[in-house]
Amino acid sequence: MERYNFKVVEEKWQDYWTKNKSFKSTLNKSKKKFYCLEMFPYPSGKIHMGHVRNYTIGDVLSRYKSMLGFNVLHPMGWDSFGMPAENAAKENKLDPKIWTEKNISVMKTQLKKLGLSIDWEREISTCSEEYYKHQQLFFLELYDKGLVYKKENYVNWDPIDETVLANEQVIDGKGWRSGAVVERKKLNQWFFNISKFSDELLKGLDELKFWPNKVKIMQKNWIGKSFGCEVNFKVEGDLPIKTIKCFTTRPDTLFGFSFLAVSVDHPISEHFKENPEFIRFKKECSKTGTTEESIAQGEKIGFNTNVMAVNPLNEKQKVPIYFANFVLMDYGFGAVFGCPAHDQRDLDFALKYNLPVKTVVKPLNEDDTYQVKKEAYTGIGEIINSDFLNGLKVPEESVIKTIEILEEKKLGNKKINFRLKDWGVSRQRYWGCPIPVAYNENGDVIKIPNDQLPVRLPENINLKEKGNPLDKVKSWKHIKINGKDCFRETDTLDTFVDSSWYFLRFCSPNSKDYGYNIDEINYWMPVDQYIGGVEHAILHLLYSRFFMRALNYKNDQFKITEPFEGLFTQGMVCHETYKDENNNWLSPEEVESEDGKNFYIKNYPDKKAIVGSSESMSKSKKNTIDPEYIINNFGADAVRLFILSDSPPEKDVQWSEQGMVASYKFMQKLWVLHKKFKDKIKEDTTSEDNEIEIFINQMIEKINYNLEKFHYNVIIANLYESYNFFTQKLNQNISKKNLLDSYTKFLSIISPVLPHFTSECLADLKLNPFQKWPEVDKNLIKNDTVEYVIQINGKKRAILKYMKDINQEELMKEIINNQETKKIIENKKIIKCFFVKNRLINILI
RNA sequence: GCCCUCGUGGUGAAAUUGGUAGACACAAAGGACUUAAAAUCCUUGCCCUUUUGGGAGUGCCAGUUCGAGUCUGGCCGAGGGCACCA
Repeated sequence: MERYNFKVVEEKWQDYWTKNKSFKSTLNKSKKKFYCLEMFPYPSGKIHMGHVRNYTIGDVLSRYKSMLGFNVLHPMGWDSFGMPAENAAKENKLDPKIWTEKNISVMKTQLKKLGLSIDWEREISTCSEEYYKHQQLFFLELYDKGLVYKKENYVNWDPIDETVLANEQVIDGKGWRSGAVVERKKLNQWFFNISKFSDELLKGLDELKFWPNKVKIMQKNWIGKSFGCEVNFKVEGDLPIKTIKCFTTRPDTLFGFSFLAVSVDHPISEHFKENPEFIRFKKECSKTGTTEESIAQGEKIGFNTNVMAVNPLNEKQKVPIYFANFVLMDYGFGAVFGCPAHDQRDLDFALKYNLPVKTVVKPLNEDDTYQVKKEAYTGIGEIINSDFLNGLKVPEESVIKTIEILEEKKLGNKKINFRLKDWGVSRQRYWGCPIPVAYNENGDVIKIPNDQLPVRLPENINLKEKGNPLDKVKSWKHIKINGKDCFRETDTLDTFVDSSWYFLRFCSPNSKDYGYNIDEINYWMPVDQYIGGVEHAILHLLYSRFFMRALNYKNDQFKITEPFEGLFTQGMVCHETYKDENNNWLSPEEVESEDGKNFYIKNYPDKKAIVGSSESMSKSKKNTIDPEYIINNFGADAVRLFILSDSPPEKDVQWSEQGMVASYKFMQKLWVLHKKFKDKIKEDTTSEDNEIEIFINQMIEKINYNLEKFHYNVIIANLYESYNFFTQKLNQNISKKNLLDSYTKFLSIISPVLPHFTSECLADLKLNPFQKWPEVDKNLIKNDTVEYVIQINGKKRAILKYMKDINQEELMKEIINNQETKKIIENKKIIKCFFVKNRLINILI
């Protein structure tokens, strides 16, 4: 028997698809569109298993939708600006552009080997001038709309990468890439006014019906809307500042006021800047803000100003004002009123500095003598010890009533506050999109005029030196605008800007004058199904949602607000980890085992290798498997089969060598089955048996369901199930009638997973390799007989095949007459029966 | 600390509205074929019983229901997100 030669077959069909431009998509308003997009890769060098999984999932969906008759857009591109290119340039003296382009070429070849149904004519790369020149126009448009501004601000400074990080890029006080402890630094930075859309971004989440709840909740928490009010506190003493404004969600606890805490950056700090003790305290705070230990401990420290604040609801009460490390300048007004009894953080602080703790809310089951001791009470209850607020129900009336009182007395106003801060987009890097502005002698911002756009990155520059590379290229930096000397902005844009609109560019990749063509995006957008890792739940997905609103703002033609109609977050690919006895990571190729239990270093049976937990594949843990090696040895179809088979796509999957081999063997078995089918179709047999037809129609129905629900692992099980059925059935005397038709349908429904294999089989049968998605023949699967489950007292006792749609009496008659079942209820008194039509009967005896 | 998700055989997992738990696969054990091995195929898979058959069983404890992996409450465990957000 001829073996299935995946190398020849896969290459043949990949060539065929390329030559015939099989996946080219064109705008066709008479057809319903389907935009399927996977998160585009960063060209780091080679593709990894995560890409294989991500793009296989997308490819199955694209091919399925295309067979259903949709006009499918399935593009691919490169998120090609970013730090690794610059690091490679530093370490290996490679030009970032050349390094990046080389990687793209390698990875493109690798992706093609997977047999993806991608329209490569739409390929884009964010580091190309053709891409970033449009981004510069967007930047200037947003500037004109007032959505971009510059301000001096404290930023997260990464001392290793020497760049600014967005809040989202700081993880546990460390830079997300370098791992360096982040410092606070004051810099003049460009910002996108994302907070302007806080409420819209929050409300928009409700419209996203096809997003995972998990992601929506994460974004909701990130935006962090809270309802409360601003309260003005009078300040007593000699300071020129006479009031301090606070934001609070609990104005109802104002009578429990015991101190006022402000940030060390609060305007009031101006009047302490010469106080040496305050200087020392401020220094202490800047340290605790970022180090991991302090965050873990959460120690609260304060500096007493010896200035007093007045309780607006009780003019007689005066409390001390402290500078405190836990108050953030960029939330609320950089000041909080402290009510220790009903806020754990305030209580910690009060206990440390011996400040009074006055209970003003009691739980419903306590009386008025209830007192808070070491644990703040934040639950529901009733207001006490609060003069005219006493008796209010917490929280349903107390907050609103107190705000009304404050507004009436002109002491405060209702306010909604958001946690979401504006997006700082300046990066002190070379390999990014240049910000298209310059400054004149006075430092005023001058937009680069149209005829001097785009601002191109200078080439052949020295990246060895520390600091901002563009700042050192004098010939590039100094320019003339309208005859006047200016110098360029030397920061580049955060690469998350690049990926905030690339999905628009895919719709009109050749639009020369502008980033998109309005006709084309209005046809293709929104992305119907976006697929990628959950690690982008906040950053990329929130920025993209913002960017669409920013383009939409003051632009009647631009209709899009939500870029991604459907979102699917796939899990990671994991593998066991190995270490030698000295705790050094070992790669899977470096270890060997004979029994699958005891591992040792290859060729050194006395050197033990320790098997660690299975973790997501990463270079640092050396537990990666190279997709190219696997594709070359087992074939793309077998890899696609395996990567989908073991776990549901949203969960992590365990890479298993054995599983991979099994998938490969299965491909061979499928080929044998194909030959059997081919022979059988030629044979002249007669039999009225139509089981194959029935089976395949039931299978189409199952696969339809599983495809729509993303249960791709179950589809693979369905495939195995079909194989098992067919191998049995083909050994029997079966009807030739409709055999070819059934087999064609079978090949069609597995073709999204195994496109090379099925194309080959269809061609072998002289059939069109591009089949339509088969429809279910309802008449065929309309079975006359049904398996009824016979339960006694809720326990399964028998299964009875009988006519469909019968009623309870008929079924009971059958049970009594049936050899097998009659003994179950013989001589028993039947109390009650529960009958579910065509399903089961539960007899209580 | 707050929020979210998930706990099913030796393993990865199926189970569409509450209605046959463990589909499908991996691993294991036994067997067939073979001079032998590899490959392939078959059988088994918790407890009791020689078999027929019966029993327990979806993290634990309760509840709702004729019937719960699925719904409700509490507990335990694992993973993820946020981190002084006033």
